[in-house]
Amino acid sequence: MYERKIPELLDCGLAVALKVIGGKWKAWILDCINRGVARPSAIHREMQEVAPRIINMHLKELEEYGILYKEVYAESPARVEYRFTEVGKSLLPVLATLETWGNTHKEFIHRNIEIYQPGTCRFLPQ
Amino acid sequence: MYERKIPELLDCGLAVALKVIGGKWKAWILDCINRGVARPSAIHREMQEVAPRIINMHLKELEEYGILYKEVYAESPARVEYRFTEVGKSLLPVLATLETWGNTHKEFIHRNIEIYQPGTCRFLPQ
DNA sequence: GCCCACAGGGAAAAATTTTTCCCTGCCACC
DNA sequence: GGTGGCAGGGAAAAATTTTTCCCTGTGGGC
Repeated sequence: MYERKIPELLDCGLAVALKVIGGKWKAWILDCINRGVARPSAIHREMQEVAPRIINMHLKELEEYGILYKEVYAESPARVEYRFTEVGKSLLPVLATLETWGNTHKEFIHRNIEIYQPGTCRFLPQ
Repeated sequence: MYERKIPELLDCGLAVALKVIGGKWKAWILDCINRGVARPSAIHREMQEVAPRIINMHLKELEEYGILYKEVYAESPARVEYRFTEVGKSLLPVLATLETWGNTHKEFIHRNIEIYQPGTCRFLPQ
């Protein structure tokens, strides 16, 4: 386990929210589970681009925060499904808000990045 | 300048939104500007914990995305103020949503992190 | 026995972000 | 001339996150 050297500032609600959803692949994982893709192997199949190890780490982190919980069926070999806790469910509309904002403005942002010249004032149409 | 080796996936609105707000101190910076703390030196004074260099980098990044723009007064020495663009303003309610969610659930999340035992099913009251 | 799918994690490397240190230049004040 | 506030950035170090590689164990099918 990695041990932080600089303590985190987590008083602020925004900082907490960003810690929870901020991992590189967490949003995609949450979207999978929201669509019913709940088993680790199924998530791995959907997210070919991402190594299973990483997905497992994110799942564990989300479980640790209480966003997801693990349903472990007493079969052999054990079958596992991840589900949202109530707090996890409350996160979904927040993610939808972010997604909507991003989709609305992504062309604007991409265009700005392309044409950016430090110091130049640019007023692109939104 | 750092040059990425792995290309970013920025089709998804959520990914774009997280790229824009995801830096370590960006939310705080945006909050400063929202409260009228607009000059670099004023932001530096408010954010004692953070090295000026970092704040400058975040400011530049937000300017590059078109979230902020720079008003440079033709004085000498030049006076600079950062302001929100229209797109930047549209981000504020989104940040407020995140902040509210985080404040509502941060105790829950902190408690979960403390008591977390892998594999243990826990159903804390929200 | 061998190979497959399944769930999972340790250790180290690589990539990325954050931080520190120190530099530029402008002007004002004493 | 020295000191201070202002705006800003290069280079390297440190911290953190992501990734790769390889390992554990279970059971099923052939």
